[in-house]
Amino acid sequence: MPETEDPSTGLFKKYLTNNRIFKNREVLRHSYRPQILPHRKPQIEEVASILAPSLRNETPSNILIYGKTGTGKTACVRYVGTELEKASSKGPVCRLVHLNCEVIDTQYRVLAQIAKSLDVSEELGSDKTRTHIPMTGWPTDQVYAELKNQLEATGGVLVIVLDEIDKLVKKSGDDTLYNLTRINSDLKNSKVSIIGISNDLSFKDFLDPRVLSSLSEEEIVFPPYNAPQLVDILAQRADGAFIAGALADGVIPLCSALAAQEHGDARRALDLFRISGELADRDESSQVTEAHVKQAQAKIETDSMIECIATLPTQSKLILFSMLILEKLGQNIFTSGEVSRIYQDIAPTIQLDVLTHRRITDLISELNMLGVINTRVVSRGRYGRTKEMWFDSNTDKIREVVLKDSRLNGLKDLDASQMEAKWLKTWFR
DNA sequence: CATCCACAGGAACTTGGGGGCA
DNA sequence: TGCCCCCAAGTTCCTGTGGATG
Repeated sequence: MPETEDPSTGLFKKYLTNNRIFKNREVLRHSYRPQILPHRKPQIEEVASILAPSLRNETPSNILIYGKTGTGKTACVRYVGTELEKASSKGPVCRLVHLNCEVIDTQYRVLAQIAKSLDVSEELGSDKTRTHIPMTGWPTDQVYAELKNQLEATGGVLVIVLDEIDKLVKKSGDDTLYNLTRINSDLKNSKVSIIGISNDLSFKDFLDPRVLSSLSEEEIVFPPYNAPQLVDILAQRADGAFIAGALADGVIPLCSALAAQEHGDARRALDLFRISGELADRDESSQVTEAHVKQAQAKIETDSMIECIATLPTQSKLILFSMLILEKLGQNIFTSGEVSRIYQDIAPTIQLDVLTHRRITDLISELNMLGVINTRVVSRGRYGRTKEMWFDSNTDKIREVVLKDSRLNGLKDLDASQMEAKWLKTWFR
């Protein structure tokens, strides 16, 4: 992304001067927060009205927020949060911590992170006596106690936003939530309220009923955007992002329609929009056209797939490679047993630890969740119950990316006839 | 209709690497 | 240094199961 290079080099000059598409590309990033969030007024008002008591130093109800990805949940909560902090600057202290539970996914880390954010915001007061909670090392209950101390010391109301709360529950159970919902009864001087954000309705099933009832005192649902609403969202940003006249007529509706098909994901719509623009820019065309949008759609799909595979652990890549071998041998659908056998055959040849079948099944499920492969459990009667899996995307591309891993280098020149000689006997049916 | 295959996938445990504290 | 924690990745052991087949 050549945006900050020295213009005197000349190499990048044309990117700077021939700027006939973008005015400001940042506007199209999903990290960009617009002043207005179209079609989300009711939700914003609702969140605001629930949080309002905190300005009178009362404990607001806990909130659970649902909605698919890209429906504006995080953006709305962040918006209300900043407004709230602004409004509280005169009255009692009232703050908001935002945690993404996909990254911060254990009880320890959640507690430590909350404490840390309190700490940082207190730095201006320059009291050096405060103890720092280390990233790891302490017993969890000590962190919990320290968090309580800090809360008591700062006072006021703290709103804890747990984004992607379902991830937290799935990975480390509901202990964290249980403790957090109970923390108020241990506090005298301060109050805590929790906002949980989830895109998975079913995570409630994993919760203790007591935790659930306390957590979901209020529930707000963010419906997916439909195509016309997405049009509004894109149109709103188009002004800031693109130079006038750089957009062909059909571009915004097409981006919206494509994203609306994918469960009304505004993030997806913006990506499409931005990448279409980038493609047009690179083409040196003077306008973004519908053709660019279609290209962008394809690019997003392969790019995210490649990115996803490239960042996989080596073991997972080797499992993928085993499937690729089966595919080269003419099979379109593989069972976990077949994949396992091939895997356990090649793993030693490239000095990799050989994982057990149990572990392989887990990695296979992971690959399925990432969308790299498809799986389904089938029963073949007398011939047992197994998991079938298959590719539905470009296997050459996958092969190429997998082989980029330096530790799989030795597999590069494994050709089809070798494979056949080696594994045909394994592959009987 | 019971059997039995070839696994799925849960639970508990181990290993090794992050760290704190006295 | 020794003993305590936390955590991810992996292993061991295990129970469960859909449906073709004898």
